[in-house]
Amino acid sequence: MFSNRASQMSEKTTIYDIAKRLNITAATVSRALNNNAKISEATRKLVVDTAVEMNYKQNKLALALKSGKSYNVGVIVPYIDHNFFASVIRGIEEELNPKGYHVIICQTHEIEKKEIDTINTLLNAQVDGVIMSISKLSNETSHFKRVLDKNVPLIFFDRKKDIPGVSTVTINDFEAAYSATTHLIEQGCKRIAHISGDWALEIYKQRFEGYKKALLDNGLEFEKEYVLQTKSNIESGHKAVDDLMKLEHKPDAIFSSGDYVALGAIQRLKELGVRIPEDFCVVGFSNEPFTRFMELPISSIDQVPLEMGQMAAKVFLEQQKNSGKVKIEQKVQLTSQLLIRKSSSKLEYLKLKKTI
Amino acid sequence: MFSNRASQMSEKTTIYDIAKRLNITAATVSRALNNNAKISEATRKLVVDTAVEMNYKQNKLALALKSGKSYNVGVIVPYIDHNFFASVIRGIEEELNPKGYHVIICQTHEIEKKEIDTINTLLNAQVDGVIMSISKLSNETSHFKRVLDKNVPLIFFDRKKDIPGVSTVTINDFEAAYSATTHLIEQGCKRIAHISGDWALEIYKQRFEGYKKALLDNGLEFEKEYVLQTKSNIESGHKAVDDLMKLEHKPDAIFSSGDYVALGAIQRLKELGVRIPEDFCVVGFSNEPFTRFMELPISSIDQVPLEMGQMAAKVFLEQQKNSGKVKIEQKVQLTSQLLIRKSSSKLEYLKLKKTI
DNA sequence: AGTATTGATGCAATCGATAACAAGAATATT
DNA sequence: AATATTCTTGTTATCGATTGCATCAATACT
Repeated sequence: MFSNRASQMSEKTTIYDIAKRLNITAATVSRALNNNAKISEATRKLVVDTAVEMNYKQNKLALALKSGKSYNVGVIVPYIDHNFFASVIRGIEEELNPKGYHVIICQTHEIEKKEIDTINTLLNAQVDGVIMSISKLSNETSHFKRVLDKNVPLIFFDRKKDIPGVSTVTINDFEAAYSATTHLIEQGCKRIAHISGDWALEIYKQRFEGYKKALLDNGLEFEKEYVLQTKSNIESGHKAVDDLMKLEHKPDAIFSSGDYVALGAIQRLKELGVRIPEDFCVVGFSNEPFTRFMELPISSIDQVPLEMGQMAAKVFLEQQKNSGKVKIEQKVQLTSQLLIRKSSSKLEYLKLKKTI
Repeated sequence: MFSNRASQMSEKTTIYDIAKRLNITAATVSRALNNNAKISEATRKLVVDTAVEMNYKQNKLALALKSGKSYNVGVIVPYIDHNFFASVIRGIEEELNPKGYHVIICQTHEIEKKEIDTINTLLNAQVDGVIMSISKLSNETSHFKRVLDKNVPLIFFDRKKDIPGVSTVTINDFEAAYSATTHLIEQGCKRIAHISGDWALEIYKQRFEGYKKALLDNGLEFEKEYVLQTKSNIESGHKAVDDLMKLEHKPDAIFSSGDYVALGAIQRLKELGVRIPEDFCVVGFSNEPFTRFMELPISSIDQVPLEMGQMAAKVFLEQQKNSGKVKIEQKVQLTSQLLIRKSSSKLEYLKLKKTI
């Protein structure tokens, strides 16, 4: 028995080992294994059988080096442990894995330097594409150019930036904000405040614009002092309410660009004894899992992260297919969904109260 | 000017390009770039400068093929969009990235076949290590052996299985459950139910044992009918409460092996008009983000996922360092933390009531 | 001055798989 | 029977970087 070494020590077997065993060339083995050129059925079967017997596994690295395709895609997000991003990644994975691609995850922690470093190392690792959501502080754009220069498809999701050659997959933030605000108006809210994020990010700017337009379209005043820009955390929600409640004309609703801020706002409002939704309505953004679980479930906008990831992956695959040729630059907008929950169901709640 | 091609088209430059430009060998370029053998300071500087000028980037694939090290580590989890796993991944990332490793993420969706497939493709991709949390349904173990056979470090975190050669990083589930149950007893709960998961998973078995031991150590009866095994979701929590409340001697507390089940239980208890924590206490497990945000924050056990990820990564690095030589099989147990929140703060709440 | 020693670089093989081209054998064609 | 055609397989270069060994020049040593 000669199979000792192979089965015992499990040094990886290569096509050369198979070739040697069968007294043929590695080239023949390769062809047989790839159902490729015209190989006699006899040797093909022989090779395949021996390959199984010797427990042969193709070395993807060698293949990658030869072909220039690593079958790895880099995914860059600010934080993987934020539900939205994790879900997007899941979507990407589900689309790409069946096609033989692997996903390499990197986080930027919102730090531009990390974003740049990450892109560099991903390019060195010869990824076939980069799918990412940019950092808030992103000013530089040369690292994006570097990706495109190497002919590597680059796709932005959610947080984007307009750069020629870069495809984007987003929701329509303007419309989402518009519908959220309209919903609040329909509930009878008259003085709707908006808590926004850093306008350096398009998404926040768009949401603000959608909010504003909805007000104007419905004959409400747009008040500058009702608009705040804050960070995306609970404390910001507390502070925002503190600030808003100091105003002469206190608002009677908040449309927040983030769920954590909305949560913070609700917590503080309750402390102040404000009744939600009867006297004050709140809508958040992102449909974080907790918004659904609360005793007072929070209305929010679902950004369809799973679909977003799937779509980003599809765009990448498309780009990949036509690589080299026409540079298609796709701009996909997905339809988000306004989820109306108790925190903004004023009408229903008032009605209920009457009937009781 | 000859730099046209390089700077314009940005075909990647290799060490051969640099060599040609300087009329030297690729070998010399490689050595110069690696501060390696004895290269004259003059040519080293020359090479390095030219490399910068020509925008040279090392092709990690070629390096990986040559060295047999891909600097990629496979991470396998049931779902990436579960907070616990996302946080672990974050921990792994933070530890491994600075050392030049990349993380390839794969999901199993709790399906054993996917687990096997995933391991195979990761091995084909020549990962330097595999860090994973096993699937619930995992029966086969030959795919784990295959990893070890290839001399690739294998590390289980959280959900483990005893396999020689495999390192593990977990919390002490027994102790965690013991302390949670003890806490409930200290609050004055006398009839504590336990909602568990599939005992095929060690973690659930351990938590059950910890629960049981705590009861006995404190002179309480262990009642079989107080122990249920369910899936990890909200509905299971509803159903569990329905079942428990049918019992002749209704329980006055629940220690749940999962936060979602705990949440479901609380929802149903409230529907039934049971007062929490005055008349009924609940403790969950995992410290899911929402447990903290609720109007009735849920006590839970923090599994220190970030540390768990970091530790798993460290164990991998250690293994890597001594690869080939002694096979160290590390079994690390981290200290979890019981987070006492309102859902189980009976004493405090009763006291408060009296003072009011 | 002639040999030993060191320093700097080139040569060529290697990692594993693939593919263009060449070549030999087997069959078909007139 | 002689040549053309088809099948099948071998030869060799390639992807990009690294490394043991060989080589050549310059310096050190007696």
